[in-house]
Amino acid sequence: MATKTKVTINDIARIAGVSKRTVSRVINGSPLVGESTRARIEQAIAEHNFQPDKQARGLASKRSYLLGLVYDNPDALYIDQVQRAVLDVCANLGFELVVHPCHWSEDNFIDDCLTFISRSNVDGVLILPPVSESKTLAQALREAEHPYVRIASADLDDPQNIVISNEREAMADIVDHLLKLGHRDVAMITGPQEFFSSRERLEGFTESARNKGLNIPEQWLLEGGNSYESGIECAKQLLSGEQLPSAIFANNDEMAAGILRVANDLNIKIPEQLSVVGFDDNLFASRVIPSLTTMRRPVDKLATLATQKLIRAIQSEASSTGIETVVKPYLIERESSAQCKRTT
Amino acid sequence: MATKTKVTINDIARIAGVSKRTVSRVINGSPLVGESTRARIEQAIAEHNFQPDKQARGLASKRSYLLGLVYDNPDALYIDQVQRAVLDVCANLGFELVVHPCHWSEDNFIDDCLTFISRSNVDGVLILPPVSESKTLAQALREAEHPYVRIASADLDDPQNIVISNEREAMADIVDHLLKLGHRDVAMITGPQEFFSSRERLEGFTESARNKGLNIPEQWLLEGGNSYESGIECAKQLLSGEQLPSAIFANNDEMAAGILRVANDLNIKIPEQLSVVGFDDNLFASRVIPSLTTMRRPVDKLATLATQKLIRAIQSEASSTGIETVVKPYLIERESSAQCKRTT
DNA sequence: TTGTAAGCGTTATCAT
DNA sequence: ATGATAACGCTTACAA
Repeated sequence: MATKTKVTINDIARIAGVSKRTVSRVINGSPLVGESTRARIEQAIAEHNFQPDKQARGLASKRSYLLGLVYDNPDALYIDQVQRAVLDVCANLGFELVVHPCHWSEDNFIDDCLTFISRSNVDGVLILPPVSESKTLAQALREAEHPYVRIASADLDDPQNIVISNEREAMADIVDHLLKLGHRDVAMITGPQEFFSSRERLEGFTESARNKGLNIPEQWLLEGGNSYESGIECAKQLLSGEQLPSAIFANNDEMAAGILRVANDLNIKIPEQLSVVGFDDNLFASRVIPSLTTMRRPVDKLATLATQKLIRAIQSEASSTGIETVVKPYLIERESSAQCKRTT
Repeated sequence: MATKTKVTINDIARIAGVSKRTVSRVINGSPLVGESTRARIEQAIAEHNFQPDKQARGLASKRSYLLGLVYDNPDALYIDQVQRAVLDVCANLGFELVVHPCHWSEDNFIDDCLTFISRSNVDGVLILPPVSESKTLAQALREAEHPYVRIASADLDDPQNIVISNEREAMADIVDHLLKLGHRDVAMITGPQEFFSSRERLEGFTESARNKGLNIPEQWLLEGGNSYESGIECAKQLLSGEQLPSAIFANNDEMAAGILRVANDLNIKIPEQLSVVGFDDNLFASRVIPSLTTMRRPVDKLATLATQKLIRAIQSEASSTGIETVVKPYLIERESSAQCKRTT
């Protein structure tokens, strides 16, 4: 099956009785090749299972056919989903994926990323949230003329450099869901306000609520750290006061899981006494007891679009017009939210 | 800060007033360089922030400084943990990581992996379970002379090609734990018996139990598919019979979570009426209610060791002797297991 | 200890 | 439409 000695462009040229340059033309789909010549070359390529060497190609053409994936996300499930979607696109277009987790809070973070890019020679990078929110990084990449695409939750860049999940709208959907269930005493555990996306969700949520006549009191807006532990902290505060909310929306499923834990310990029944809504549709959102009503971001779609955009940019074909930029999350209703039983 | 035009080995040579060859020697740590010459060159390198081009280096030396990570594991958390550990080692040694999820059940799987390796030009591959159990793949890699290291749960290969988590011993520990708690009616939900590791765990468990005078009846040994859903299936069977076990060990945390769900629906209290033990220490093992007693594999350690072995093999320095091969999982006791209240 | 020159497998320039 | 020939940035015989 597998040919033993590596077959090169020279072999193909010799076999097809043409020059190396012509074979190169065929490989790269140049139109300047005669019909029969092309056929002969293509056959030789197929017959000998020839695959152009990426290193050599890269050296000569200044292109590595490597894409970088830059992230600093504690959510492994999210990363994995993205990776698979990206690789799907890559596989078809002959690219490989090099991963680079980083620490966006450390101050050498920009340099770290730039070093990664130059060391690994990636042709472009995909940037996941929350790193994708870094204005500084985007700027640095632009200056260094490294192609990049950010996956983010708000309109932070030119369309060719970003794909967005519209979380404002998503927040409105959650508010609607809660109102429809009759909840009037609603609390929210927000994400760290240093993140743009967290602010976006907080504003989106409160604003939508206000527009619909639902006011959320100050003490029911708590800032969590997006971790399970911080979810527990905040839930304890919310559930130990005089006045209990009848529903809590958490900025992510991790924290929502924390609420479940506290409610359990406090013997508060979910969803009978308290509705909980999360965000992400983490793998365990469906496994937790009770299972979690949550917002699902169409992660694979975002990743797919982003990759397509990036590769187009790299190949600088007719710029990435035609590739969507915005996708919308949607609500998954499960056990943790139900009709409000409270009679005010 | 960042130099604009790319600085090459020629620039450094010119600046240091030596030949390119000598610079190359310094880059590659050859001892055959004069003290002062080396100093001069090193300074030039540092001053101009020179980094040898990986592509060119690869082309000339037949080495890409790329490592491949091959896996087909539904457990994203595991993958992520491995990736981070691997990258830690890579970063220090100047390698990058290219990821390749695959489908080990499809029959072109071997070819798919070989194609990946030749297309991406990786210098070697790390293989995660369950793919790491494939004898065929290992053989193919050996024949093609591709360096590889497998991460597995049993002694399937030469020490330089594998790192192992000793699961036989781990099983014994679980049996001890259960016996210590007074359980005599113990059931197990095994993994798919097509996997070596599943068989290993099944045998390890039953054998250790038998040795300690605990017999596990046939009908309490159920084969699951390692998924949450299959955990539910099996748990339903186990918990709807006449005779109920007082403890269930599941081959992984996913399935253990399934048991929790079924027990909840059947109003069986955990751990009062039923103890549950999982395997993996998945992220949500600690988040689920009740939290899960489980076996933790020292994933990062395994990954670190594997990467070190692989890179040594690639650089064919004094073969990987001195790098450990076996590490041991350890039990994490949480809420889901407790003293058996049953009076036989 | 250092240098010269010949590749590595492609793409790019410029002819023809 | 096709082909010499020179890059690309580095390593490696082979000299000196």
